Amino acid sequence: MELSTYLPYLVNRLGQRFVSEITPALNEAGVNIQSWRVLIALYQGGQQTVGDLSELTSINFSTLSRVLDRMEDRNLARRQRGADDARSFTVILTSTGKAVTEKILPYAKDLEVLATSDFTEAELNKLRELLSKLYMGLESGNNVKERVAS
Amino acid sequence: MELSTYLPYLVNRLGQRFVSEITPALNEAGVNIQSWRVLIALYQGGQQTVGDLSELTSINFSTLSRVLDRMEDRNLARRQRGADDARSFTVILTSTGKAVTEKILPYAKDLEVLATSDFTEAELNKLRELLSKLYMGLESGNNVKERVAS
DNA sequence: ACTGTTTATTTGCAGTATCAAATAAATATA
DNA sequence: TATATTTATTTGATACTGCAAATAAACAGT
Repeated sequence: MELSTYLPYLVNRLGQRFVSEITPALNEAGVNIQSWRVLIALYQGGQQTVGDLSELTSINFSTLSRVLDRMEDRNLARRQRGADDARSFTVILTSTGKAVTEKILPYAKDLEVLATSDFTEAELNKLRELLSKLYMGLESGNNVKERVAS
Repeated sequence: MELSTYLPYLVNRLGQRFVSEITPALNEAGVNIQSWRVLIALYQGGQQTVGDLSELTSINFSTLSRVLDRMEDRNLARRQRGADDARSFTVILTSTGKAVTEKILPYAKDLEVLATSDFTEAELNKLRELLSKLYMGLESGNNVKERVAS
């Protein structure tokens, strides 16, 4: 297997690089990468339950629970008991959270611009399409171990 | 900013999904994702220094140092003082490490096949090309905070 | 050879992640 | 309407990560 063409390798090293590129801007704003993911998810998707947020951000349930603790401590977001279903919590962006998000946003946008400066619009669209298609194709739960074994 | 077209988002959630798909197969073989990255890097790239390995696997220096400790404990790899430069260590795959790698390899290959089953060869090549181009474009060290600030 | 600087790697520490078990509310069933 | 089951989230235990400082060898200038 050739590492330099292996998709999981290509994707993960790029992901890590994105993270390390944005990290200094996040540190300056006093948030870490996970909190940042929650911030944009809320900023963009509006208030939502912990479960939906976990799905949207790809952050593991238990981890997210603790990320939210920290975010509440820093007054970036708050949890509110679900009105219709009291098992769930609705997570809501505070005005501080909104302000912090808007402070980071230019850096986040620039990261994408910087990365894709010599991409054509067509390439960029194709890339986004293929990444989404891959993600969708890999239904979670449908793991490889079972497939190969059978 | 639209999350569903934001490249760092698309890339990172896919990367996470790749990781969670392969994890059960790794657990069965008794290695974690980082050790697995080191294993394929060594299997495919041959023996190399800790620094090169960090570059190739995108694993942070300090983390890698400890990953290697664990791998030595489990007899998957060993470190050998550099012959020419005694500051560096050469990391070498043991025969156990090789065997474990070869046990996991089919799952790893299948993961890519599964993910790309409805991709044309042309799409797949384009995707690989674009991912590599993105990675190269994001020279590490050239971070966003400084760019936006200036 | 002697001192300062750079390069390769490890370690201390404080935070962060994940699995499995626990809680707690909703729903289904008898 | 009590009991069992499922669903949403949190917590405990333990392992893992990453920054910055420490070590340790090589190199450069004198």
